[in-house]
Amino acid sequence: MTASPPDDGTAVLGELVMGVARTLRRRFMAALAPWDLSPHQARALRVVCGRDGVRLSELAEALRIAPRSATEVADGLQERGLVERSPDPADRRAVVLTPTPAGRQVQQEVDAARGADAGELFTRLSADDRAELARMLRALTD
Amino acid sequence: MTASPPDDGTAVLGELVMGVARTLRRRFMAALAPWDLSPHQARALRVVCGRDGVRLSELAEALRIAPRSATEVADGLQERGLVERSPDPADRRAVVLTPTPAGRQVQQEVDAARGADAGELFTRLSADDRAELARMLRALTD
DNA sequence: GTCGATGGTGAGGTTACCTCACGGTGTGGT
DNA sequence: ACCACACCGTGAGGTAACCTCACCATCGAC
Repeated sequence: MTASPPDDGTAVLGELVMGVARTLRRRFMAALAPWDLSPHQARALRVVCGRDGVRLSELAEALRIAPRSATEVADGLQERGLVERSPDPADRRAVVLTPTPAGRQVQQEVDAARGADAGELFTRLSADDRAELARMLRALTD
Repeated sequence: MTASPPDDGTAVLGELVMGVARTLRRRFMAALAPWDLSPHQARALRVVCGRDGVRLSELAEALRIAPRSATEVADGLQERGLVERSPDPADRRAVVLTPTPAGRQVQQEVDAARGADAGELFTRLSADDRAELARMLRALTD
């Protein structure tokens, strides 16, 4: 099984990636606090704002959760007045989620905050390094 | 607020890191399946095997969870016969966790599996790239 | 010794998932 | 036209992994 010799590097790289991801996650959650949104809710809001009129099943797939769970995420966003449920005109079984004006604005603000935060972290690297990093990470993205 | 102009790069980098982390996480969980361990349990086992005689409070700190929750993680590992609780000779309030032989072996196997898996992913990059990547990620680690 | 701080744990709650079952709705076969 | 069947969202109920709070045993300082 890839009984590679010393082969240093690869094992540590995994840890490093996970570490940076954790840092990002923590910072992201902190940046999210003012809106009282869970990371999943923020992600869902983003999906809804991204392509207008998202069915719950689509949302579930985008979030990689069971359809039943998407209902709950949608409930949370609806309670906060960020999205609206409306019947799909094309299929009366389905429900489409659309962002309210407030939802759209929150999404924009959250996105800006996230961007600013990521910027703050990644500016530790030079612009060249950032480009290199992006290239390598893209190569690793399945 | 940081109305940075085009400012390309930084925002995308966050997503990329999170994406690669998710890939790693998924692969890691898959590699872990044969032992029926949760990621947290694997992490805990690693901590216990790392430095012999770990107190539960130390474990909690290493795992960044509440002390109470460390008890449960330890319970899980003990049920599977991977660690043992014994009284700390130096402090009779404390409990130290030590790996059983089985625990030590499982940890070794899991580590090997994880290493092989990470290797498989990261060998998409050249050795030079891997070194560069490690350097940059280290710079980002708080 | 006494007393405040500390280590682990029982009790009970929260959150975010899950599966299963159900009613309303589209769809293809005959 | 009909009917069996697949599919949509959701109610009901369960689970895993966290949490806080309260408790007892023990430690360390005075």
